[in-house]
Amino acid sequence: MKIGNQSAIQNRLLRALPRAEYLRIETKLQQVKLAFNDVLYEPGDAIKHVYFPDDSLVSLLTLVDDRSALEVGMVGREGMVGIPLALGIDASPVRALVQGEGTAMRMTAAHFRKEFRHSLHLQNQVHLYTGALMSQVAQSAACNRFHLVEARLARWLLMTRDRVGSNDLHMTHEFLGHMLGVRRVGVTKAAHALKKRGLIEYSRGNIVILNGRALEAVSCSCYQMDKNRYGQRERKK
Amino acid sequence: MKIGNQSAIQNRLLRALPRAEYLRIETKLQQVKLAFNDVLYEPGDAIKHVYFPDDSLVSLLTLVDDRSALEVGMVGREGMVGIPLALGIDASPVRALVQGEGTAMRMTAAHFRKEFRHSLHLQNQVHLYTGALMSQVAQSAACNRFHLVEARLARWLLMTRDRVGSNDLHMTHEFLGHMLGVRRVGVTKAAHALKKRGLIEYSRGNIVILNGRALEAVSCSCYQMDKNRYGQRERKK
DNA sequence: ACGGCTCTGTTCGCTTGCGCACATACAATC
DNA sequence: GATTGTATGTGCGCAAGCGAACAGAGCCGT
Repeated sequence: MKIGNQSAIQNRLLRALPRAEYLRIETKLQQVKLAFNDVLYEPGDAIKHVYFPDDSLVSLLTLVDDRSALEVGMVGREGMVGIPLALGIDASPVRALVQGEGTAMRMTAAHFRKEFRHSLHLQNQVHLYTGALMSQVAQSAACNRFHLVEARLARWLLMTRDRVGSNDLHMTHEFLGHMLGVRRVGVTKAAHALKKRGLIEYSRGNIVILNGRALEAVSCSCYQMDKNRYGQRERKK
Repeated sequence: MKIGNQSAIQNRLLRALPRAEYLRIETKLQQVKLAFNDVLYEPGDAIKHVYFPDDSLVSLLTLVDDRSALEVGMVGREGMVGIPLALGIDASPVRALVQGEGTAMRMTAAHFRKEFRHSLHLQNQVHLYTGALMSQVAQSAACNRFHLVEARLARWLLMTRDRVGSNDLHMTHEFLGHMLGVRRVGVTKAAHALKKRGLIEYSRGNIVILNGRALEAVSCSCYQMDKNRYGQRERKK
């Protein structure tokens, strides 16, 4: 299953490691394919593996009252899934759901704990990312409270595009409803409005961003915050 | 200003340290009084000090569109203010606002970085708390999205009571509005309903919880989650 | 005792989003 | 090409919360 060509490390967290560190860690990594709708952890589950997405995309969802869900974080190639392990916590507080099909590098919890202890560089990278993720979660809390569905939808599409690196996204309105914490109908209405203005196009589970620039104008300021957040991390590496 | 009697360490994070570790760290700590409405950091500010609350209470707020605010986390004696520093990040992503007057132990950023590097126990405690805080932020994101003002108000009063250890709270409806991300009028209506049922009493900036049990019944499940979360940390120490 | 200030109570019209229900498309399969 | 399943469009009545405005009520200083 490994395709390992080290000169093409896609995950930025891994790519930021010094070569020697990476080579040692690399022996514990396994490339896996993540399929749409896979659940990596449920809330309360022990974390068995950590994941460093390549071109895949994972959503972190808080579940509430056993029916509603809300995305509180989004992890792509800029991050890692399984942060609690790095904090000495064994169970995930959220559901981790594969939202964009693709590959990721995976490591067992035991290996991760060991490597993490031994590599200061890995610690630094993971800690920086943890901070960025917290900031993202806090931002999205406020966004979900104050902004209208249409703006949030626009933000979400843009953030997803930035992470998967493509204007073609694959998900239904129903799915988007779970991410944004609204009914499917609410998504349909908002998407329809965006479509009418020529910003996006969609049909039966495929969404295409036609005019990203204009979509940014519709989206709330939270999208800019997200760009800056990961822009900062880039520079820091 | 120091009143230091080490056998009465109030902050649980500090109290969980081995005696020897604590004694070394203690020399860098300074007891300060935090006054209601003090702002410890604004978003983007460099973090100059970290704070370990004793009986004070600090709210973490995300600001949005320069007008609205939303509380995303609450730090009392169970935690620390200034977590980003422990992750290698110098700036706070949120506003830290003193919400309950009292004392806290404070350390400069430089001292904290040094002590943190040298003390595995401190690292462990701070990391565990970081995980708990993330979980709290994620939970409150969902809560703010799905639950009604009345339930959220009840939750908020209970969480505050648990942290300050008193049924007498001091804040106006206006202030609560900023915490919950709603208008003052919304708070007044919800508070009025709770008062009518005999669960709380209030007047001009003073709120008294009369019947905590009944208030729990009104509050959403998120309050139970919070109790469990910090219950777990207690056991882990 | 008075005036001013802050806090709380109440109202009005409006928008967003909800829950429910059903109508229409498109896709895949046999 | 008829059937089935899934994805999207639309309508209805309703509730929560918004922005704005104003009225009363408690507290303070002079």
